[in-house]
Amino acid sequence: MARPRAFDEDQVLEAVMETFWRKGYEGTSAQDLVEATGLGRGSLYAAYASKDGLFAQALLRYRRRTQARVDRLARPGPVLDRLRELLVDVLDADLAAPQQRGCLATNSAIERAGADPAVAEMVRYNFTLLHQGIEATLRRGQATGELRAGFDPAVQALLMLTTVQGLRVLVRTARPGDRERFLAVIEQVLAPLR
Amino acid sequence: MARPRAFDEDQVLEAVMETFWRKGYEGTSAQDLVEATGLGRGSLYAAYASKDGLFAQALLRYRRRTQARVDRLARPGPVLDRLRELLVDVLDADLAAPQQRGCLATNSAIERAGADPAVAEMVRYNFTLLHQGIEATLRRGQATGELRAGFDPAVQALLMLTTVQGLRVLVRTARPGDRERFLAVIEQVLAPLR
DNA sequence: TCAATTCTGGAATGATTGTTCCAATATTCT
DNA sequence: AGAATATTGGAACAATCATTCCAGAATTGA
Repeated sequence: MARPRAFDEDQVLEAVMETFWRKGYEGTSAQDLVEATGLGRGSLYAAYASKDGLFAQALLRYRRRTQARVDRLARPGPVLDRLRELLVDVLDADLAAPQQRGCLATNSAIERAGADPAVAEMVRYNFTLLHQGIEATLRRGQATGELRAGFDPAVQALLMLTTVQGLRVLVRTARPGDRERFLAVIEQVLAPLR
Repeated sequence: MARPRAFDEDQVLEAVMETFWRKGYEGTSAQDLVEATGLGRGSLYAAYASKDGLFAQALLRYRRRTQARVDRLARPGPVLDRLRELLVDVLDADLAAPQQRGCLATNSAIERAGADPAVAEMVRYNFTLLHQGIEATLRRGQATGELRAGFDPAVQALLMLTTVQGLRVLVRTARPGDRERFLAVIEQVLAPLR
């Protein structure tokens, strides 16, 4: 070890993630990453080997965001409110995001999972995180009697995950005013739980 | 008019659609399209102006498939069976497709709608076709008494569309054996209708 | 202080990108 | 048959792609 890296890795990877998120995998060039991070090409490749390596780092970083979302499900209060919060937060984040960048996991599932098994694996894990978080929350609600006992938590959790992903697709072509219609869908998904 | 085109337009556009479907917009190069169609670059560009022009044709062609799906909803028999057929057909088509190419409209919504308003418009129309077809079918079921009268057909139709799109995302990272879990989700979406 | 070592960042590489051009060819109309 | 016109397909284009290279700068341990 003769010389420490001059850049803040956290900051660089954040910029990398943002860029891939906004422009997609194919839509992001090495030049884009150089400009976003402020690093030289050599530094970027010395540290992360390739575009795929950088993309993997971006997905890893995105996973932390997903985990944070899941953690919020455990906060106190009615579980139904927590679940609604999750769905509405995702919807509003997507609607508000510049250029409607959506969800990096969703985007990667569509754009890259078929071509790169490593990406498919990471995206699947991201989905699993959400699924298990929701399922655990549903079980908790059933245990306390807040939610009906009659449904299968695993199936309902997968339905909710499916709904989240579906909303993230539809929002990409949504018009102003569509928010109300999506909110109704969310209520429809939550209704059978109680 | 001095010389007719030597190629079968239908055949060429089918190849173009297949290529964009399998590889995505950014992932498809002019060279890919030349090889897929067997045409020369000049012929391709003379007939369709640009890559965007070719992509638009692919989306137009895909719309016909969507319309065919919607038309099948009108076939005789219990409406619930028709709706289940639609969902299961989509699921199985996606699971069986080589490389899990998914749905061209879904893929385009994610990959291209944000960057090209014309694509967003065409994809939105595709979604609208499905939505209206499902809604009409739900109304029909309510009118004949096959389905409960208590739900809002527009909201339920949007929920079903959301579910379809969500499934198409999740299938991209699905493993063999996941089919059963997705089938359970489909039943869960259909359950409140009767 | 002086190797040894690592990082830095821009120049350079060969391949590929979408698109244009054009000479040769085929067809229709008179 | 002979203009007129459109199609054809491959060569050529500049731009951009991901990646490699390397000379100089910076830091460490001795």
